[in-house]
Amino acid sequence: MVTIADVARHAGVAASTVSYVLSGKRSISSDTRDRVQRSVRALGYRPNASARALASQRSNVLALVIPLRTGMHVPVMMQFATAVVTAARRFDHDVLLLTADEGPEGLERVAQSSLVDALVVMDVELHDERVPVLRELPMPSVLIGYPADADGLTCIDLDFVAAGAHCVDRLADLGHRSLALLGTPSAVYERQTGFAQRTLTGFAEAAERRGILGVETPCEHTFDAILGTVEQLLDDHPDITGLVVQNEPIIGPLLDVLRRLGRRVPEDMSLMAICADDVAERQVPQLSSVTIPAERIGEQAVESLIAKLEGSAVPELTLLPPKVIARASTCEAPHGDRTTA
Amino acid sequence: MVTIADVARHAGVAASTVSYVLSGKRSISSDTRDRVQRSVRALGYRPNASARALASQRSNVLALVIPLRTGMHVPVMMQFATAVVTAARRFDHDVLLLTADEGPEGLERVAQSSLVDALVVMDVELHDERVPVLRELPMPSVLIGYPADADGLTCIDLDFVAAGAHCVDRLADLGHRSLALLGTPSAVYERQTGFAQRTLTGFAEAAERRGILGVETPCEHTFDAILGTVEQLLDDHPDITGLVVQNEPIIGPLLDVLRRLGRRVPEDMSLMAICADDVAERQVPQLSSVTIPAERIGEQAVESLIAKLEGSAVPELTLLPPKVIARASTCEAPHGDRTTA
DNA sequence: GGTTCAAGTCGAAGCGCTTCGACTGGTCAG
DNA sequence: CTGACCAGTCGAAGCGCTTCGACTTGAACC
Repeated sequence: MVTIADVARHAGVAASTVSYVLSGKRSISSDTRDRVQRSVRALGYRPNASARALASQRSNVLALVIPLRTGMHVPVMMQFATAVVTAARRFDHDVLLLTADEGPEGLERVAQSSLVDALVVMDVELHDERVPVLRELPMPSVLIGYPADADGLTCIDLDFVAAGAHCVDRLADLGHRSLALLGTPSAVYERQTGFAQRTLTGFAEAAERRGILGVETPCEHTFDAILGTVEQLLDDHPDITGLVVQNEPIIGPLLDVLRRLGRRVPEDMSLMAICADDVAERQVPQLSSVTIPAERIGEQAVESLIAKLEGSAVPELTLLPPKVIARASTCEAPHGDRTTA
Repeated sequence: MVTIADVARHAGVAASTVSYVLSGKRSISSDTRDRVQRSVRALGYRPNASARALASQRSNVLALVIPLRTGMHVPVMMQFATAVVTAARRFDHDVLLLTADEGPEGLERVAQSSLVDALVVMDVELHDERVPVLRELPMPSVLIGYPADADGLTCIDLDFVAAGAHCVDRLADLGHRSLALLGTPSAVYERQTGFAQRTLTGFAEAAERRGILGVETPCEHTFDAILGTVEQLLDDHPDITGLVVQNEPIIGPLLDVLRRLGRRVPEDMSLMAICADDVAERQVPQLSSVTIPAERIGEQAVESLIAKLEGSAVPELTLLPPKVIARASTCEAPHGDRTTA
């Protein structure tokens, strides 16, 4: 391996000069700079990451903690992950991958051993045991999602309250008077995962504000569970004409279920999904949806983190506005329902 | 941050002694060992990763290169990734996440800067530009999948040839005489991704061996593409009674398509999928399938890598045997077809 | 009783880089 | 013409750890 000393010798300068050429932290004559850069290329020099980290107290590595549990939709997570990696590389950082099952201990480990400079934590729960740990850690972190007590943290998320509300508003505007929210598996609610909770809040508030019926139910991933849940729902509330779904994996089967139950989409039942665009577009009919801007969120997380590393202040909470896209799964409510208002 | 010197002082020994206690590389009296370990705990000492890496020439980090392209099924990748991380942690290593879009350059970067000790590369193509780079790199690597020329490399993969063949054999055993392989999007074949190619090979060879018809067609992900592909297929070969699918995202819509075309599964059309278990189980009917043991592959990759790091020899190619699971999507061929044999 | 040897410990020398202070000329204002 | 100052460069001192060689004991052996 070629070291900075080799480069220095080759270029006929001191090692520190090479370092300054590379970092730009002191002015260097263009003559010297060129000579050093030529030597760097000629020898194929790459600074040793460990030596650099040790000397500069910066590893240029971010930790990314991904969830590893039931009920999370995998492709969305992956979009986050790749967005984080891509954004990190733009800032000349790398990404260390941690799984959530390492728990709070894992965060301490990578932080206190200076393996990383900062952390991105995904899938934060309302009462997350990692949050107190993050607060104490001697380095910045960013949460994707947010806990009940976000004091002193930096959180980034889709505005799920707005997402839930937008779905209701959209359907209410079309004349629907009875809606249901088909949510994530109950395990996700029991963990009090923020996004599920908040969608529910937005949904309920909007329904109340619009003076319409809004019932909510979790839904597991198996076909039988979906069938059972929907049957029960339509039994209890036969007048429901609008469905909001926040549960990507059930979307396909759900359409089957509705078909089997003789409900045409959108003629008998309007459907709004909260999901990634490609999922919505892949269905028949294509689903009207509220998009989860995973790339943008991952990107924003890294940008905030880099800002914090550079000492800038960043807002405690950044909520990205949801985007509603009307496709083919929503239409006006059947006439009868228009009467009451 | 507390350093090894702090621990040494606290325990009343030399720093080198602390190091030897921690690494176990020299014998230490149990008395001293206990004292040091107590000091470590008392002070909350964590060795600095960079310093350790610099001194020992080992970062204890593995690079994981994940694909970031069209046509790959995301959840399977994620399973690989988490399996790799989990296995790496068992060997006290961490995982640096790279996306394939960094290309060969990215591999050189992390390797030559000693950021990592070894690499796991996923989604290897038959003629992969990263392969020559990996050969030259001064550190071990493991490929998941394998290229045309695997000389001097270490490759791990599901035995897709066997997977393709198993599907044919299973269906042939049930009396089917005309089969089709519904493959990945054509982009995947054009990249000559190994797994797609090899499944095809196994499928074709087995069909020939059994003396039955085996046609193959790629298939894009959109509903219309699936519908078009299947219609064309059944038009060209109306006698097809068995379908092999290697394309996870189309599985759900494909079932819709068959329904729409009036083909019942399995009565009119038997279906074997090459996919993850949970996907097969989620469908109606549940699909007979060949499982991709993603966890096992990821685990095996890490184990091989660690072995190489420790200087052991490992086989160039490890093929994991596919497992066939019969579920509800296959049955005997309709009678008429039994005649010829 | 001296020699060997292993076990247990220490000190010092790096690992390859960054960064600080100091030095050298040259430029410019007074 | 002198002092101040700046651009440009160098050398040395770490960063926190591992590891090598050397040293000290005490036990084992003839």
